[in-house]
Amino acid sequence: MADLQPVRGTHDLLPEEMRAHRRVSDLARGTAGLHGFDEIATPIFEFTNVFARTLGDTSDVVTKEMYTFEDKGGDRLTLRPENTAGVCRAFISNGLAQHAPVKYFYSGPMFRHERPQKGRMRQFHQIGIELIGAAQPLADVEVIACGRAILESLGVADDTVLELNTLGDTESRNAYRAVLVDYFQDHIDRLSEDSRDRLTRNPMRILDSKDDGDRKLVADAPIFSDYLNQESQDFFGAVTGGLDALGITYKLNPRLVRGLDYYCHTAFEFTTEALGAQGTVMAGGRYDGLIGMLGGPETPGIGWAAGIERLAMLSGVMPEADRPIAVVPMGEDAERRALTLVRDLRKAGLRAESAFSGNMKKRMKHANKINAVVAVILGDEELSRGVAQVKTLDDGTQREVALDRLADDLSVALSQG
RNA sequence: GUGGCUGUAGUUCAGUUGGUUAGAACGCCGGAUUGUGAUUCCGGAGGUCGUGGGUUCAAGUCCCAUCAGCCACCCCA
Repeated sequence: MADLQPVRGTHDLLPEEMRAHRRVSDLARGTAGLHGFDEIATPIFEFTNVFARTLGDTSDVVTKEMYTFEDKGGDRLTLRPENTAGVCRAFISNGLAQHAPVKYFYSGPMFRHERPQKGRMRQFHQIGIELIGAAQPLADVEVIACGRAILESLGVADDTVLELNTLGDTESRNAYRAVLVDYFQDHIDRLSEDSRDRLTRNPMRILDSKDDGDRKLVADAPIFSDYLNQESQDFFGAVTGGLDALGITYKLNPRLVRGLDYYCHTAFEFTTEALGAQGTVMAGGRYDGLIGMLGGPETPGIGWAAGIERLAMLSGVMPEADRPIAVVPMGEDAERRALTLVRDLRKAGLRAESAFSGNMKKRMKHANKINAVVAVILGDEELSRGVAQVKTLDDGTQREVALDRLADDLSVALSQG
């Protein structure tokens, strides 16, 4: 029994759910394409170092969430927990620096060993874009605008809020981090246990703590904007300026921090109230140091990732399958003729099928069950005259059509809805 | 990884203070005379009550463990 259950945190995408996923990824791919992002795919596993080196030794993802294993050759491999590192590795591997800036879209499964919840799976699916090789704030604007456009195409933009923050450049961030650590160090006795841990691993995360005691401390903590150098301020100003020009609204959130080490400057999230604790639907930021950390040429980058499950859930749209044409033959001769008839309908681009067995009644039932638009009824009498009865199942009307005109006739009839 | 709630047919759920062959709806399968589905009527199949222990004369009902789902935390998409 346990063996027949899917592995914890994984689940099967049956046609109905698959269609909802396809809708998300197809619309996203199309919209990203309009913004000049081409789709790529990187392997779903990489050498462990690709993630360990870029995500930071202390991040939760690396310390407890990676699916890591040794292959038969003794290499340490990891199922990708996210795709940015993989795309950057591919950028280096393929010597794409000469083509920079490059713009990529991706869609596929990711793996994280977390406690499952609704909207949070161990194998889940993300779409994302990466813009590599552009250091200008206008690149940030384009990446965010593309994300926003995708949410619009999915019909969920109004359910989300764009939260925005800057992490500044390395100099600003280091300066701030030092002050912040000093501050919390002085009040360590009042800090929650989680946050004491954060103090060494990722002190800026304390700013986003949900603990009441922490929040009181945070209220009096040093403010990041006081430590942003001029360059960082100008950069962020250009980003917000671009968003303003596009009429994209956002909410400044100084507590919006990134868990992953490679982020700098722009950090953003599209969040929603509709998904409980899993409110982040699309998140990203600038990662200028990442490619250098991987061993490639210093190259700036910015991108975001979004969870397909969460987007599908948020949109609530369950697309229906295309309705087929059901061919209903009676008798051996008609059955044989139906074979080529179905083939020809398919060649004409129509979804068509015929049950594999059964008398007329069974086949009509089958036609109904597969939600057919029309049933093409073919008996000996029709066969001898080279025609078929075409019955529209929704209203029960029936008409006669010559077999050699059937594909054309149905193509026209069905395209008219 | 931590804490809480839940676990009965394919699905959504009933199952009284532990007590005889565990129910319903929907779905599925079959039938209601000769070449017409979906509506109606009749009938049928399908559950080791998540799994494994324990308490009891007796457990779907109580206890423990385990697995899974859900919720919150952690973290994140």
